[in-house]
Amino acid sequence: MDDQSRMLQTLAGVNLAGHSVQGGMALPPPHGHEGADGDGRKQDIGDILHQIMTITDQSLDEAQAKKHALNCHRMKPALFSVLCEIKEKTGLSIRGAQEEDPPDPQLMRLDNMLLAEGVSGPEKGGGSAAAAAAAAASGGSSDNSIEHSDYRAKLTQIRQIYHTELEKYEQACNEFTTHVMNLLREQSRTRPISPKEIERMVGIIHRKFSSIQMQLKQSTCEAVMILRSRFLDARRKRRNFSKQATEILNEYFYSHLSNPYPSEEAKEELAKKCSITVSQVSNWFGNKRIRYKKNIGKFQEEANLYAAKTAVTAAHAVAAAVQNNQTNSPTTPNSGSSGSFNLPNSGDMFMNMQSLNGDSYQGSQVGANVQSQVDTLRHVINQTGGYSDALGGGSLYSPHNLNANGGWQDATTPSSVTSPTEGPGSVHSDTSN
DNA sequence: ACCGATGATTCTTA
DNA sequence: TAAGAATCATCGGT
Repeated sequence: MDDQSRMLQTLAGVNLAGHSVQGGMALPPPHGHEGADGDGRKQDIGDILHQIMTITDQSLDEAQAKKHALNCHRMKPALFSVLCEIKEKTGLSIRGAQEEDPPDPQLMRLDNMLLAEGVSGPEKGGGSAAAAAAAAASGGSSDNSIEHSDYRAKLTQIRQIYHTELEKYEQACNEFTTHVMNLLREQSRTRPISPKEIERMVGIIHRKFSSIQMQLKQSTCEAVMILRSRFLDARRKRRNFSKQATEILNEYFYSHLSNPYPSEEAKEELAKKCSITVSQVSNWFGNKRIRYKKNIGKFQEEANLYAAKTAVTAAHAVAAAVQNNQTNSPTTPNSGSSGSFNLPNSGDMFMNMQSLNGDSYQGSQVGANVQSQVDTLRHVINQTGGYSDALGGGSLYSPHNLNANGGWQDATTPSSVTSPTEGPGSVHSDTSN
């Protein structure tokens, strides 16, 4: 519409001002119509223009008739060629403005996200991959498969809606584009429309539709995010570890009370035994250490329980070992795997412990299993709870150096055996949530 | 519904 | 960077 009126104005400019149009563009006169009868021709053009200008005031039938008459008018080709030239020249600015087509970063972000979430990717792989990733992130426990299938179902639902809507948009876009192109082709009979112009129009349409698509993508992303946070937030779907797993972890913890920091290997082994991840083991030990330290009294009973349990196991093992090998020396280094919390093959450990209690075990290497037993039995002996030791530096465990505080932190600093830096008052900030 | 227990996360610290 | 500390959010028993 704009183009049309502008062209009409331009055309009027050609006619009324003689040889110039707006913008200072010099245009050639209509082909071969300059001459003696120039005034008559001008009159003709004036008539035509007048008819064009007043065409909107007429009825449709009248206008159709006038249109037909104009189309058949002898001046029509000449005017048309003028219009073509004008269009050709103004087309330069259109072409210049058309050249901006950078990929929208936001759209790319949304596309990547949808792809990563398995919404816009290939039909099957995406969704299950995302669900698998979610399963891995959540620790992979077996009892949440129902929730995962639920999650998958919802994701599939979102995916379907997304694709349906996308298809609808694309269809609408194509239909509209076709329609506009037909319209322009139709119009190109009466006014000059270059293919470039049609192309540009199509580009505009596509841009408009892609902005709508972006909104669709955005809301899909939001939906997926909400779904994720609802289903996959680890805190929401926290499950207590199995009783067996807790037992295994506690056994390790209380049998390594002087240094409850399992190595990576030990963590891996514990994770395997408990069917949890290594990071879950780390979390567990982190929580356990801090909670134990903050309220030793509360854990005393538990500690005794596990200590007794382990001691009984050890005693049985010792009995068996003594029977089998009467000459076993207390100073024999433990051949058990370091860092392992295996309790079974600790036959000589109990004897080591007894030696320790008798203060006759200076400077020898204490294996991890030995240490386990020491810790365990210490708990059986000292039911009061707190103690402190310095085994890490090669010092001996001394049952007499008890510390009401409790805390293995001091174990790593031999100097603190008798004087813990941490007062009892600093221990009870937690108590509860 | 309440409340303690507990697994996970986040921030701080050494 | 790992451990400590605080906190969150859910579980599970009552």
